[in-house]
Amino acid sequence: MTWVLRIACDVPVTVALDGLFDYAPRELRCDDGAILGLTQPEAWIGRAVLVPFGRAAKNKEPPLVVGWVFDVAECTEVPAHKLKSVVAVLPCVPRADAQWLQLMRFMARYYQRGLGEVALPALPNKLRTARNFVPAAIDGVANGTESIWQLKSGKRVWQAWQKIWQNDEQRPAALQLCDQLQLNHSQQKVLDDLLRVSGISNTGTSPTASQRHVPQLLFGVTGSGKTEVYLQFLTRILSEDDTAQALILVPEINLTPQFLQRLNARFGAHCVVSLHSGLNDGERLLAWWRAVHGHARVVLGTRLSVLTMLPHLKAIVVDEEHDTSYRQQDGVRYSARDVAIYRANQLNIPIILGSATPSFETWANAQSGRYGLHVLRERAVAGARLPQVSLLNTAQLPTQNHLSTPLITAIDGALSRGEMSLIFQNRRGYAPVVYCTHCGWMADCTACSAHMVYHKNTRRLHCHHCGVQRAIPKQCPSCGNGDLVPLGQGTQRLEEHLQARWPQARVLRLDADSTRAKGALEANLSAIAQGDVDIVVGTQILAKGHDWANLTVIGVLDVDGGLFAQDYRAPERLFAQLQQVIGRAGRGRQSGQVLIQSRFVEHSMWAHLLAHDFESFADEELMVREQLCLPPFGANALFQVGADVYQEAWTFAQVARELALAIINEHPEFANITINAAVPMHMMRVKHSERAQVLVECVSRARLQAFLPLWQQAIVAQKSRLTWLIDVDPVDI
DNA sequence: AGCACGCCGACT
DNA sequence: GTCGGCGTGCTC
Repeated sequence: MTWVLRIACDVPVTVALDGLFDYAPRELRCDDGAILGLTQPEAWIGRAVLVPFGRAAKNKEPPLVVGWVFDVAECTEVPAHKLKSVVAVLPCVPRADAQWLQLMRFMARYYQRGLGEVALPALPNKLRTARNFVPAAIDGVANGTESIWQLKSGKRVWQAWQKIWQNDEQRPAALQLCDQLQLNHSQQKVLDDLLRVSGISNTGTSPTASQRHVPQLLFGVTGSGKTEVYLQFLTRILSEDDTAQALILVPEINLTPQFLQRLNARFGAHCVVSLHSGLNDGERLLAWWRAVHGHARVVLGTRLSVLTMLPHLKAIVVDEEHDTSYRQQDGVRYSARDVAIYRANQLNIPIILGSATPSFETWANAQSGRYGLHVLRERAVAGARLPQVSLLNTAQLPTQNHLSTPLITAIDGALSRGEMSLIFQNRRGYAPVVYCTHCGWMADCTACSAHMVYHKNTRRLHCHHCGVQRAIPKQCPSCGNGDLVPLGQGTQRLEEHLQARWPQARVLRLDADSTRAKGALEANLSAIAQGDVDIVVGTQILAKGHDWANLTVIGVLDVDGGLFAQDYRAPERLFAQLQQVIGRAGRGRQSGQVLIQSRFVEHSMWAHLLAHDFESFADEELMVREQLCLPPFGANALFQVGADVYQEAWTFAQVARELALAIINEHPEFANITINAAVPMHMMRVKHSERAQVLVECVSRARLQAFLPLWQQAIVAQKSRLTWLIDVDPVDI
């Protein structure tokens, strides 16, 4: 054997820095008919394969895992007795092209992870699990040297695969365009501009072809009709080339039902697939197949779908680009928006970022001219206005059960007119704290540094961080007193108060608890759409995407925490969230009224929010960020470590810090990198893990990127048994 | 991360 | 005597 395959396996960087393992090739047949052998190394690259990996159980062969061939090498340092052979080429998975492999390499390098950790989540669960594959018999005879394996699966899945494979379905699907709505003047202008910079337009001057990928920010107030602009833009792209595919990223599943219906109606349901966490494994597999084989022309998905192989990708839309759910928080901590921008650049295809409250990174790029900027200042429905927003100073106004008199009056008014009210309270459960009136004891989670939340429906205490539930103690565990009382208000308690205050009103609560069951969210949303609800109360689930013409009064409770949080991003997030909530009102012809209760009415953020003025808010905040060299003016990375006892975590964080300082000492080019002290994490303890962190800052992203691999390598060399990671561009500090 | 191997305390 | 506790090392 003269050469080997370099295969990405799903292992953390502490096992192998690049995640690549060497295997011997052998003659194998693929399900697309190709034969891979010993003579053409390059033909292997991009194939998903089954390989033996890890320690064998007693008297058994090592288990098989799914891997991805990323490279071939002339020789290997692995001793011959350890080198194993590839078992089979994975069926039902197309060969990855060079650009997709490059995308995975970029992500692994940028986010400091192994290639397998990055690339394998791109496969649907069913195809990532080696146990789901079995050796196939060929014409009734067991397979020989050219081992062929097939997907062991339910009949339906197998039939669906056969159908896709035998080309029964039209490939690629032909668009069935339906009537478009009319665009208003400003929408039309934005569309024309987007088409021009993308080189699609037949009028006006085209930009140089190489600039097509420059991200275009579509900054439009809520209800300004951004979606219709995306749809018409994509219609043009997809009509230019009858194999072209488009990828639309949305923050969360909540948005997809309506968005999906709209796409189905516009392009024809057979052209569209959606990929989101609400699908079961079988559904996801089918949708994924249609996407990766180029059948589907429009792929609507949440963050994970940015990794999907799309053979004819010609445009990307990132809706609500500022949304924090684009950020993957476990496993590889990537930003789907940033990966999408890289992908567009790599393929030189247009990418539109849409938002009413862009992230400060995107906004700064649009201001500096690095991104294109397109603005929609007015609501699309003729006569619809942004609602009137006012502040209610609850430091002075009297309140009944957290509701101030003006808010009560406004709700009364809406009820009498037969209009809907919405009360935003971003906290689940009944009461966020249960405490002892006698000694002040509070019910805390034993696994996390957090109070437990009382839920009335279960009559138990819940921890919102680890999910643990406990009964409420009969008496105070500390002093034995019987007076344990719920303190503060969550959505359940608010719902109770509202129903008590307006017994005749139909009150609906919408939060993660009331929508957990499959179909519950849809049922509730349709109740609202049919006018069966007078007052809707809930968390941020209410904030996104909904279009309720009859909603005219919005109350916002208990948001002051966001004004003074230690995280410098908190005001940015709060502003975006409130802007979203506010945007739900007055979308029809009736005007809307928003009442925000705050004890700190003189805080500078409120003036910007009341004026619906994102721009002045962003400019002011960005000025502060620039002075302090905070993102987007500087780049950050965060080392995090967890242990059973805090001292252990802190000690290792301190070790990591020393290693970083040593690297900086040795390499003068890293002199402008700042290594902060090892400190406890914001949520110090989660699920019994006590956590510490070290923040690294640098004005130059490129410099930080050059530094991180050296640091990572030095930390790995410590061979610590603690769990740790480096979070690049962290969002929670 | 898993998982097996290895070397010390309480049981039929 | 051995069942099993979790420390340590390895995965091409």
